[in-house]
Amino acid sequence: MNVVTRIAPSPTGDPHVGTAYVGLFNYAFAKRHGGRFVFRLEDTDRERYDAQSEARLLAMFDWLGITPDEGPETGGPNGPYRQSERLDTYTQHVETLLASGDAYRAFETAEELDAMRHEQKQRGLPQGYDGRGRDVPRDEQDRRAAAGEPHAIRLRTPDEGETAFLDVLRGEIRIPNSEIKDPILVKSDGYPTYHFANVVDDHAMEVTHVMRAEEWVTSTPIHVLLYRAFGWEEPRFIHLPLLRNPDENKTKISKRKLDTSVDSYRKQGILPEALLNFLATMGYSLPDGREIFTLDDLIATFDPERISLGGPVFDLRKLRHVNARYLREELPLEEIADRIEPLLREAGYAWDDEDFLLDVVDVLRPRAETLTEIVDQAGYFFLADDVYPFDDEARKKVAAGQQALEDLERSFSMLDFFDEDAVDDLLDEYVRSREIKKPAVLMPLRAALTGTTNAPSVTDLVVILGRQRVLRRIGRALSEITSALPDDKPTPEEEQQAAAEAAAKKAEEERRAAAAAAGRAAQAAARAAAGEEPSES
RNA sequence: GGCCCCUUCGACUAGCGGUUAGGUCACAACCCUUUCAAGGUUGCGGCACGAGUUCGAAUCUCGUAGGGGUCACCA
Repeated sequence: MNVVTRIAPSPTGDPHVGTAYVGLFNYAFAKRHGGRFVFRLEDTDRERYDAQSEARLLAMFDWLGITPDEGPETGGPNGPYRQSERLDTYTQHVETLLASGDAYRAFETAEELDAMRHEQKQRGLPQGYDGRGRDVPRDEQDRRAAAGEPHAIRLRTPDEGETAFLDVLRGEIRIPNSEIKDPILVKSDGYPTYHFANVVDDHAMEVTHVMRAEEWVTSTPIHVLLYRAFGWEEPRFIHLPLLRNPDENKTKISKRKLDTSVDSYRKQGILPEALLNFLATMGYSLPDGREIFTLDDLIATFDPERISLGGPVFDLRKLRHVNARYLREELPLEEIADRIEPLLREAGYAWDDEDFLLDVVDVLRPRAETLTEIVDQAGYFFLADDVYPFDDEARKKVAAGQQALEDLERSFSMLDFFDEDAVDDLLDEYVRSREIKKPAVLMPLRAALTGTTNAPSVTDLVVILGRQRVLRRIGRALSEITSALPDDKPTPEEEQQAAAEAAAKKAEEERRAAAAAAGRAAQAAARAAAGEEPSES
């Protein structure tokens, strides 16, 4: 089967998860059948046009690994792929409709149409263009147009009967023609509307399957009427369920109620593989029931018939779960390390050798659901031994285990091999010789090394940090508590030291905040400019 | 409101006339354990309702209800 599908977003605002969703299915279907996937920019709305958007849209698909076979930057046999560059084509095609009488020039002003709608509403009449301009004689239309009077061009739709089309998933859908008002084909600014450009271009670009969101169902008869007017073969229509907000009624996904920006998810540390996988499970399932699968797995078996029609709720918890699976199971450690490296650098962290980074990521990734969560937890590994922060709980543990820490400081300094087995043996031996409970030793040590009580296994911490840093940290932790115990009156020296530490900590925090601010600022600026509309397809 | 579409656990879904209605997330308990996670085991929880077709309906038909979408010189 020769298959051509397309994604046809409009360049407005932030690249939308809905665009990624529809693009994914179109891509999978085309690839499944060895066909072509076209990217077409629907930039016919000059009001909302955003010059940044095209590049961001392409960057989004690039990040996701969905590569168009044809598009504005790739090129292709049926370009150009920006509608704003195809105006001649539309003009040419609308002429044939004008000539055949399927279209006519309509001269109502925006004000007049507003008044019409207002009256319809007041009198409880059906909403929509009432066809008042369709019977203006042809020669008058031509004369007024030639005189430069502004006007739109409308399609003449039948008044009676109904228009039917086949939706691959829903079967035949019939819409009464009375519901189809004469839609505008070409706006008074000379640009085509979606309905017109979409049909002309899908035909010109040899699109065989129009896979788009369900919100287009009711306007499909307009497109069908156009195909017929031109005498063109209709593509197959596949309307995908609409992604929904997690609100009570499951309304159509919107950025007011949910984060719909793909960039935003990327910045939150969501992996492209995970986002794709998650999106694919919105309305789709693999025949063998696997829920974690790659884009290639999807392509290998993709069958539109398996798409379910209930509107799937975009559930952030599930997305994060899928992401966590990729983080700790699906992708190799080196891959995760590569992806997290720039984030750590952005946070102002540095390290000497790659093995250290690998070790850190290895112990942290089962404890995080996103890349940024790893970064957030990684502070004590990268901050200097005298500045990583202590929380109250950690101070208490250190205080309670003061004796053990002093003992261990000595033991670690004399330990020959600083590997996992040696450290384990040392700790076990210490616990046994003192006849105390393991946690009574391990918790203070953990707290001392990290400044917190939630952290990886003590053995891992000790081995990763290494002897020198472990000793420094134990020493620092012991001095930390003397100033923090509520019952201890701090000496002037201790107060001085505490102040110095606080200053150091503050400086460190400011350094990190500054590093992170740049990224956040860019994100905020980009999002501020966004419009709401999800793209077509 | 007119028109169109949809309806299996709280969420995502499997199911396409005969199943104790299965899986995943979430939630709960237990196990493991060195805290936090991860991991393991178990549990909780569903065919919107009503007719009909059939020996037999989650599966087919109709109706009702509920939800969504759409009615622009936006896509």
